[in-house]
Amino acid sequence: MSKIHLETIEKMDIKSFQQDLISWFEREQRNLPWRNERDPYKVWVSEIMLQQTRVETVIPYYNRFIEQFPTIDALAEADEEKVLKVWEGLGYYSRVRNLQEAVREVKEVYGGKVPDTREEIASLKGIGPYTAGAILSIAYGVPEPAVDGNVMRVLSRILTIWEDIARQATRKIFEEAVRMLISHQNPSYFNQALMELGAMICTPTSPSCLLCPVREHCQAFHEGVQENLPVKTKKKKPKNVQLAAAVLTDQDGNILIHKRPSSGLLANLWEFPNTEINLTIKNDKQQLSQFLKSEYGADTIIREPIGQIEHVFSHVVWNINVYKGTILNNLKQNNDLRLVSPDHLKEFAFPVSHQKMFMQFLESKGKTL
DNA sequence: TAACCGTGGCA
DNA sequence: TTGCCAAGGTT
Repeated sequence: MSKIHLETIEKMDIKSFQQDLISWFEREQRNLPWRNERDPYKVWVSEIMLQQTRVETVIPYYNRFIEQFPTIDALAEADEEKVLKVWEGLGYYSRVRNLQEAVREVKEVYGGKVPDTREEIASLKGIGPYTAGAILSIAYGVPEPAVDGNVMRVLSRILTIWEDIARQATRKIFEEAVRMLISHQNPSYFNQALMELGAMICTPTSPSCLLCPVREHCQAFHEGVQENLPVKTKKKKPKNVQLAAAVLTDQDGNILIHKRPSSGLLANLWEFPNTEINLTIKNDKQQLSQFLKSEYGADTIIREPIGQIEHVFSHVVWNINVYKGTILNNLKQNNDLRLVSPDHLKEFAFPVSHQKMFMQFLESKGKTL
């Protein structure tokens, strides 16, 4: 870490800072489901769910997930299909596929006990530097840094660190700072308190400095520059992709669904058949019909459009034209291609955009009846 | 290093 | 409406 930050820390009363921070956390912390016990598995599940995801969003997912898979054994033995179904709508689906793979490794390699060293725990799928530190400190009381976006924002202000927190390498600077600041008496509360402070007081815009328990220790507050920190470069716009999709029924009223590949966007989720549209040709129905024939061997009639859907991801935006249609021939089903009754669809995990497609399909049926 | 990987809420 | 975000990890 640079000399400037070191000098700022050396001027701090670290014991006083720890006490002000931790006593505030003991007083003001939110009562969250995963704070009721220190089961390393439950801490683990909560930390994976909370990656890039708001607390209020996670709470119901966490409760359902622990109810369905209360132990490492339960998750290790579950079908991936059922695991994805519980995760449906939470996003970043590789998180839960990695979690299940890692839980199986804990069973086989570590006798079912979550390891308690950074090296071992960080070697598990889906556990990076932040999550390793979070599990170690919260579940095992090990004084390891757990540097997330909150911690970088809070400490960038307290220590006036002007490094770009969008850069991956910057995290190491904050980890060094935490190693110098962390309470060895209560590493769990120290780390959680930094994050809680970031979530409740030291917010990205308009931080509530007058309510802050550690404002006396905050260099940015003293200089009046808290609104200028942290430094974070902008990310670029996602690109647009035009798709055409179809909710297709056969003569028995069954609906055609397809399982996405096991890597990449929305891996292993189910979808209604769809293809990217070449805008220079701009005949949706014809391109869709040709795709269905070549990809699935399906002879189809694409009928009227039933809606349009925009699906915004981090790096791409799907603009989907949705049609209804009919399958004319007998299709050979396999692991990735299934004809299922409408009532059966709820057992498959779909991305949000495809859930909306089925809603549009039901609405279009209501109109024609 | 930067791109990839979801979703919903909010200013 | 648009951009930005929210307890990151993998490639």
